[in-house]
Amino acid sequence: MPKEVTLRDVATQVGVSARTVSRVVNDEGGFSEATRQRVLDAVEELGYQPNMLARGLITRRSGTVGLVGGGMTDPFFPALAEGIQRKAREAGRTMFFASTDSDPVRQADVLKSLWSHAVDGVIVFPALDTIHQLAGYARRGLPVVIVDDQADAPNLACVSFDLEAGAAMASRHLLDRGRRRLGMIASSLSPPRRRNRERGFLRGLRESAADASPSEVVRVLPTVEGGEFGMGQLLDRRPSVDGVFAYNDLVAIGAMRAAKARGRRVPDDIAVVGCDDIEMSSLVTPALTTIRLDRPLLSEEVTKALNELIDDPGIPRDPVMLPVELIAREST
Amino acid sequence: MPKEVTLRDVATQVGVSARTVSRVVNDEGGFSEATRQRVLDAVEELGYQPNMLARGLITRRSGTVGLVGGGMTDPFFPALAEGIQRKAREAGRTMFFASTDSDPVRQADVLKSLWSHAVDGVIVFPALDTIHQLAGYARRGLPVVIVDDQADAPNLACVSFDLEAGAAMASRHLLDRGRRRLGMIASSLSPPRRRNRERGFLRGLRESAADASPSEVVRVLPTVEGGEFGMGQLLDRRPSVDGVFAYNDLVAIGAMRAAKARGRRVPDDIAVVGCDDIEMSSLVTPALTTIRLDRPLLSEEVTKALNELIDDPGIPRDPVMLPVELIAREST
DNA sequence: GAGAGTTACGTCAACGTTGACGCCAACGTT
DNA sequence: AACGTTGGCGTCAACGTTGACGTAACTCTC
Repeated sequence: MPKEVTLRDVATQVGVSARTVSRVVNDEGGFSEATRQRVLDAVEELGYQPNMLARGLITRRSGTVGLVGGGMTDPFFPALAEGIQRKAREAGRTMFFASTDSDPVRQADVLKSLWSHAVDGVIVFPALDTIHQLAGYARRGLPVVIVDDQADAPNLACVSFDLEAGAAMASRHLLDRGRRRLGMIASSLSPPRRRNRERGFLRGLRESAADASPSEVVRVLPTVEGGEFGMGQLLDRRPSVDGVFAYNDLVAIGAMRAAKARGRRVPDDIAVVGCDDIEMSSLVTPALTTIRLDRPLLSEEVTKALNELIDDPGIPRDPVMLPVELIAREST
Repeated sequence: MPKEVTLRDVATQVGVSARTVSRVVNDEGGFSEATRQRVLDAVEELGYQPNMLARGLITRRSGTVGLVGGGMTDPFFPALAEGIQRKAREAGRTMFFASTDSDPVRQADVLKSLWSHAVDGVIVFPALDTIHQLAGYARRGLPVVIVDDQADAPNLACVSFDLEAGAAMASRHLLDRGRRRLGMIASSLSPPRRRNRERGFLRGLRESAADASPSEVVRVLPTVEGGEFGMGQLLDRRPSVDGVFAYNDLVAIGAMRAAKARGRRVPDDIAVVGCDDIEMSSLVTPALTTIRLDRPLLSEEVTKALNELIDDPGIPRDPVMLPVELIAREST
């Protein structure tokens, strides 16, 4: 390496001390307009870039945030990651991305590594039941924002979609369309505490239709293949099923495929409602009715919460609950 | 923050110098088995984690790599990013992710920021014509791996898919299926030098069918909407078109939608071939025939190249060209 | 015109780690 | 017994930056 340009290089070129250059670069004040110009010119000329490692070592702010998620295989996540990254950039931070494959052990690894790199904070889509782990980091002083789960600790904020309400919308919508033998394909990766989709689905059912027959719930991996498998199970257990709410859009798409493969028409024989509203959902045939989760809004809220935690640690934060919306398309 | 655990903390606990702890942690040798054990125990007990900023400041290795891509909106990218991240982790590095929206200015910003953070290397999907910029960083000592473009500089490696061959396969495949009035929907974001899909498409045409009528090429943004628009243009310019090769699968899916909207059946009236083989392509109806780009292979090659550049700077590297494959499904 | 405040700098140490080097005891060699 | 070698450590400085503090010149106040 040809060597980096440092504060000192700029300083000697201008004929001031490094400290003054630092002051100008960080706009701390305490310098004259004339030196400001000369310093800035020299910075430009030499191509000086502050060394974030050195800066972070002393300020304990590395200018980075970590995004810890299950993985990129679900298209819901990437667009969200990009939104968050954009917001982080606007706040002058660079994003570390790390996927955990929803594995608590890998999540622990990832967090250790991020901690090592002195990230200013992390946004986590927690794997299974890992809020204890996360609360631990928060107590050690790391600002943590948890998505779609709840925990209480200093330095910790929670942002969730109101999935229970969304699921209730889904079951009501299915009932409105005259379906009476409903089923749900849930995720096998959700611990009981986080089964709010299932709770909402059943609640919607109870509240709106006493005459609906008791509903069937199966649990599968939240993928297209999982959805295919789950729909198969549902049809085996109760062949007369005429309405299905799926954990997410991938599962719903798989479910529709399996239904078609078994000769059931969607929506005529079986109506399907998904959740997430990924791009693909409006492109498949029939276009999928789904519960839309507003990702730009989530990006916004999540980074807002993180920035507040970083800038003002110890600030008490109430959990944020984001509204969802039913988008009716052709599958119901 | 409650304070971090440092080498010194471990050292005083064990009763040795910080330097010795450092030696043990980095497994440099020069310590007895007994002290090794005691140090490791103390590390465990205190929960010591090396501070990568301090380490990076002196070793000039931060243990990070940057991934610079156009964006997450194209589903081709996320799965790739995940593969690369996994490989990076295996090499003990954490990944910075940054998207540029294919904007050279943002790309410049992003690279500045990554340089600031002293990344050990970057993997770049270059925006438009930015290889000069990239070669500049490479010359300044930053290992750079460029995907799908060519450049020659020290510290720089290139890995590409053989898109020209792939495009030639596509046109031959369309001709094999009896199509004679072909069109192509290309990307408006590719500078002339990188229009290898177009070159290959036309070459395949020339080589295989003198009797095919001259083909039409339109350029659009590489999105579903772009594909819809492009197919519209194609049908306007030459209503008899019976085979289309699209820049990527998103464009192809858009093209199929537009065709259907205009009352053309796919594949009966118009055959469509995409490129990338994203997951969605096998899920749409009709399932899309496409040129598969092997993303695990690309992840592998790209990280291999980067690791080699990092560990052995100045090593001369030949550009790597990865093979592609045609996957015939229902759209042709 | 003496004291107080302000402006525009400079000096020094520290952040946590590793590179370079030095030291001492134990050992092997002649 | 004198000598070189090696293993096992410690010391010190440096990486590039910023926090804390010092200081000289200048301005304001009564």
